[in-house]
Amino acid sequence: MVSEVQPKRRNATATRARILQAAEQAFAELGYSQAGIREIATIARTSSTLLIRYFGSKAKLFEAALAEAMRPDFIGSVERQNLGEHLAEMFTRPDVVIRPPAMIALAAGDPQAREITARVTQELAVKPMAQWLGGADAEARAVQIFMLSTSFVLYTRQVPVMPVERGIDPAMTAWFARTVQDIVDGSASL
Amino acid sequence: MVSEVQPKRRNATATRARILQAAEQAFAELGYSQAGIREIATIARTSSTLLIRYFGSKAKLFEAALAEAMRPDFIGSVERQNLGEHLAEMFTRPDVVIRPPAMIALAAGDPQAREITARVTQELAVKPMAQWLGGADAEARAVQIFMLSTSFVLYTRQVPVMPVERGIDPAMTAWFARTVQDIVDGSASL
DNA sequence: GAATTTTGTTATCAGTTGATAACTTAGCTG
DNA sequence: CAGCTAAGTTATCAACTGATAACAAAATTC
Repeated sequence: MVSEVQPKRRNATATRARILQAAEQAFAELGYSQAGIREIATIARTSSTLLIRYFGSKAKLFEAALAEAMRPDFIGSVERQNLGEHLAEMFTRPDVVIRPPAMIALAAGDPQAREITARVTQELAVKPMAQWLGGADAEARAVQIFMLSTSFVLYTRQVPVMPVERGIDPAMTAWFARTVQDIVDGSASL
Repeated sequence: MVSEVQPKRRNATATRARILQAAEQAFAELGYSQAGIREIATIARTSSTLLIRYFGSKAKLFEAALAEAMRPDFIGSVERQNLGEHLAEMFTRPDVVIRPPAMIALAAGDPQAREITARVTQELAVKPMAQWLGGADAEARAVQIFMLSTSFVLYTRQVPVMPVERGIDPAMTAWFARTVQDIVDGSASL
């Protein structure tokens, strides 16, 4: 067997993209402090040196990854009367880690990550959602939806307080969908 | 000025109690991974050595501190028709860190702490709350209340997405109280 | 085609972390 | 009061962290 040494093609943009992808995955699954730059680099099939070179620091990489994860926004093509069910369906899909809420929940432990989370979430998630919602207290209602989403994902996936054996409790999911929809419909803000 | 050296009284139980208190505070304010054992020991006016000797490990100390923080349960003397308002009032009290939700939210980043959180919360918070609630899906509804509490504290205190300048948005607080109360009243579970 | 810039690798630093070992000494016991 | 146990202190370990410096070689430029 002749093992030929690959000429190892060079491609900065591709490497950068792989790092960003790996960071999204690692931060969503392991959390900010648990995901080390070496580990992220390994997933991206590179070295931590390049990671730092391309993104400056772990915190800046987190910011970029969070922004990237929030790019394909929740809303957009969803009908107004369907957001509750839509989110519920997304968040209970098995074997799929829903990144934005997971990243937010698992980054809360680090002060630096917290500051970044607040800023990016406000800009890329709350503001668009508020605009989409419209009506009175739009911003507060948008935050409410993110509260529900974050804690729903946190408690059903990361901190499973109820025996989550075969999927997630239907009563819980139904409550989540209904409560989100109430916020959308505005009936929740009297 | 004659500076006399104190005979430094020895008292294991008192020291242990101070460590536990310090741990509660540090874990609630800084989070599991950010609160180092040296730092906790300093707050407790001891050494990290004694901390480890008395509690075995940082993880076990966290477990003890979380259990301790959940001992004076939310409920108890609260009237059924008042839980929503009661919690809302507690969580918006200025300059007071409400420990159980803060500890839960800021511990989610560490896998070991997550396991502990799930177990202790289930036993000391969800189960009693479910019993207090009664009715259909009591356990799921109890978890819902903890979801709301955790994320409310997280988003209003730790990850302030909305400019929380002078207190917390009244619309948000009202929504929280109402939603919790709906769960208590059972009207939320159809 | 030589020189320079860019992409990637290897070795390593300095700080921090949870945890122990080894040593003192207060305070109780007999 | 001698001796032992338990409470507390100091020094230190080993592993891991984010981040750099120094070096190698591919690709681009002139």
